Amino acid sequence: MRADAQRNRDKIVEVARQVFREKGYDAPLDEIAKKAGVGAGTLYRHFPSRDDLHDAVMQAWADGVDVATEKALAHEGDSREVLLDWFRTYVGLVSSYKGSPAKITSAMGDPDSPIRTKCQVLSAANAKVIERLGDALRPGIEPVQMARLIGGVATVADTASLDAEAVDPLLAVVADGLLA
Amino acid sequence: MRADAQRNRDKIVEVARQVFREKGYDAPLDEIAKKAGVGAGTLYRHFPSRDDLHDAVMQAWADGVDVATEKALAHEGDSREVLLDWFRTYVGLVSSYKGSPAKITSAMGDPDSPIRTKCQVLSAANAKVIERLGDALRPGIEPVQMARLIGGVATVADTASLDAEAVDPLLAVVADGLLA
DNA sequence: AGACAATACGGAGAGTGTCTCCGTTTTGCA
DNA sequence: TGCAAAACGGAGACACTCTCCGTATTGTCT
Repeated sequence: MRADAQRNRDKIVEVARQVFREKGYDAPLDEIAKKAGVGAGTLYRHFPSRDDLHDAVMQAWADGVDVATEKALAHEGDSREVLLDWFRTYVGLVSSYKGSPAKITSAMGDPDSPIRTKCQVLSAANAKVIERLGDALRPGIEPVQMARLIGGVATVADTASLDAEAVDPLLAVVADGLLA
Repeated sequence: MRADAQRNRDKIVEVARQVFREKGYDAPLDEIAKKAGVGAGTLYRHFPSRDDLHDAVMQAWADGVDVATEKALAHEGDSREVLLDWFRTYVGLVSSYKGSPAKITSAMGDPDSPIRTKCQVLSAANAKVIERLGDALRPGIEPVQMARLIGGVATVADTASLDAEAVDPLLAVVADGLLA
């Protein structure tokens, strides 16, 4: 990749991260281009779709997922505690900006999604949690199912602007359901 | 209301119902206006926002909710059966078109939402179910919490185009969590 | 019936966002 | 240094939302 191309790409991703966080996933792409000091054409050449840009933006985020998983797994306590702790972490991770819980959750399980890379990280994290809890969990739970349950809660929390206090009881219900 | 106004209003709602179903909640309003044979101004005068139109479209739908509730409550069987039956019904009701689960679920609990009328019907239905199940349910469950849990599942199912087979296990987890 | 407010209509057009096309500029290699 | 390939960038075509206001329709009063 040519040096100027790389430079522009990096700049776009950096600006996009910030704009997405401020204005949500629906922020105008032209605005991102302008703030990055490039033309619209340049942005669209690097990232043909919004999701492609989103994927690039979430690169750093994906690393954080691993760290967070380790932390939740290191947590000493009974299964319910571990599960709840992970769920809270998960909701936090997946709610990077307005609209992201829905995007990430629906991309999960779609083999053609441009942001699939990042979803696999989450899937892997869920798999680890499932493995750690072992027999305490109801049998036959798949990582993607866990992702959908918690992703659903996170999506509702996102679109309805719920605070942690309102979300926690919902997570508790799901946790108990999974431990049943 | 003047006769021509009533005529146009009815026509718009009729067309909107059909277009929403075909193209989802995001369908262009101008297209609805055109298909209804009215100008854009007329549509926007009758329904200042998309949600206002959505609300009108869901009028008939709201009646169906009552019927469905009665049916689910009449269901003989253990609590789990009743709950699961109601959840399946709920998901069906709330998924009238692409985007509607998210809309309806987030409107629930927002006192200023234009589609609040319709959400109250669902809230009332949930309250009835909760009452019917009584002590079998975990204590302190609010209708709106139930709406958020199932609405979350429905939203994920909607955006990820899941079929009933994939949704059912998720509902089972939530049901067991609520019965815990 | 005829006339006159009041009410409603409708579409042009301004504002905003998406995405492409292509003439111009930059880069890297020989 | 020169030149072809690669990348740029912004004008503009297209799409959707929403408003404004001149025109048409309706209901009422005589």
